[in-house]
Amino acid sequence: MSAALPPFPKPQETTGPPELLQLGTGIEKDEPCLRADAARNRARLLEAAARLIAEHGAAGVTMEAVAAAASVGKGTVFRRFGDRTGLLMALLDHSEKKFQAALLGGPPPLGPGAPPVERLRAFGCAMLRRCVEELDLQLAAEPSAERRYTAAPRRFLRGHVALLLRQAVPDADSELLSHTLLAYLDAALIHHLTEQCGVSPARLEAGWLDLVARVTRTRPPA
Amino acid sequence: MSAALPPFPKPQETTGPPELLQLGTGIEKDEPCLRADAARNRARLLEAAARLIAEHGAAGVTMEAVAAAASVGKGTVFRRFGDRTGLLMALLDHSEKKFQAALLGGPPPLGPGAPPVERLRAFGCAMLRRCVEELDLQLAAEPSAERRYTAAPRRFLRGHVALLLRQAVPDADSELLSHTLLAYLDAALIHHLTEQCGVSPARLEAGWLDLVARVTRTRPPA
DNA sequence: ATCCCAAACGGACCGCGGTCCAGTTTTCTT
DNA sequence: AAGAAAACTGGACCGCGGTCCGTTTGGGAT
Repeated sequence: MSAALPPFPKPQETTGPPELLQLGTGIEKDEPCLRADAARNRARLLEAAARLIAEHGAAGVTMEAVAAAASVGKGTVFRRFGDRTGLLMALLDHSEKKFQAALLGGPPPLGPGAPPVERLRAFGCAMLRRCVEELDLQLAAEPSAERRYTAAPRRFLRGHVALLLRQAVPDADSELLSHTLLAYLDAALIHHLTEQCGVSPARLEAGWLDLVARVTRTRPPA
Repeated sequence: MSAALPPFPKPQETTGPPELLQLGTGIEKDEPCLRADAARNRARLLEAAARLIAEHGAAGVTMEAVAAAASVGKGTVFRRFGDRTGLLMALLDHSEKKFQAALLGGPPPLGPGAPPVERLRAFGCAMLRRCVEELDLQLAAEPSAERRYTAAPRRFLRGHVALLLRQAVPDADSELLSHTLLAYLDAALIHHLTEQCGVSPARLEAGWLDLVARVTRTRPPA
């Protein structure tokens, strides 16, 4: 019903490279050669959106407002980014890619080279920090319940955790377990705990380390 | 900004008894004495909504449609249930209360009387079954990211898990851990895993038992 | 029986996300 | 250089969630 026909010629790969960085294969699809004017408008839109967020918070970012601020038609915004979530995710894309790169090729313990459990610990702490930085944006960019688990960034992170988990606890159902671990790092949860329950970041980190220890049946560090 | 003034005289306790069953205190606020016509319309609306869901699925339940089907003004729907989520949650309320009752006073291992870890296991399996039954409704009733963790039913479930957890693993941060456990039982996740990844219910249950075992550092049953 | 007012009502109204399509611009082909 | 297909554009348009406010009504007080 909702996926009947693409509203536009292409539903458009939403946030730039959609499948990018498929776990190890360095293949990037790169921008699929947008037309000159399209590329220019895309940049304008992203810049306008960022400005609006800075000024009025993520809630004030209306598709119409972004279009107007970029001196562009409303239809253009949707053509380029698919929907509001797509636009917001595109704004997160840069930091997302940097994070992915750090996971795949950065220095240990985040990147390869450290033992898996240690990488898991580092992963969670890094996620927590990143999440706190961009909290409102991450919150606003959350897709609807049906798409939440199929969004590209999420899939990547889950794959990564599942991989580490497979190494650390080969006897477990790492696919299911990875969902559980990732849920602890959910933006909405972090938001709730820090803003509404007064839980300190330190406690969150401790909670993550403890969780990893329990799940992998190892002893907590230090 | 969004919580400035209640849109209506009362934001209205959304889904009937809001705080009901505060962990052990048998206090129920009961309906705060709705006027006769209000009560009648409330019933009509719930019935109409249920019918619409049965006919067109949860997605087809428009506030306007519900109002029309109940021969009632649109404003009335919002006055009574606050917003769309409120209406949907009200539809789940009955099953919700039954479940709460089973947890608080039902026979073991779900209710009191069994050791905490065993109750946790039973809790998860029961949740999984209940979730599968009402999947689409649960999915549609999911509140926005900001309110997801403050909704009354969620709070109750979390409190329950935290309680069991405190008994089973007194040395852990049971508040944080309870969020993690509950996340495994999230409707959107269950939906994703079963519908889109072809994960069988049996595997989900096994995953839960394993998760409980790891988190409580006990051995898996059987 | 009558009065009175808080509570409830209902539908006009608004803003936003999302769609559509007629017209314009770019780029490819020959 | 010219023509045509493909890609892109913009703004009118739609439906829905949510709000507002003038009107009606139930039910306690007298």
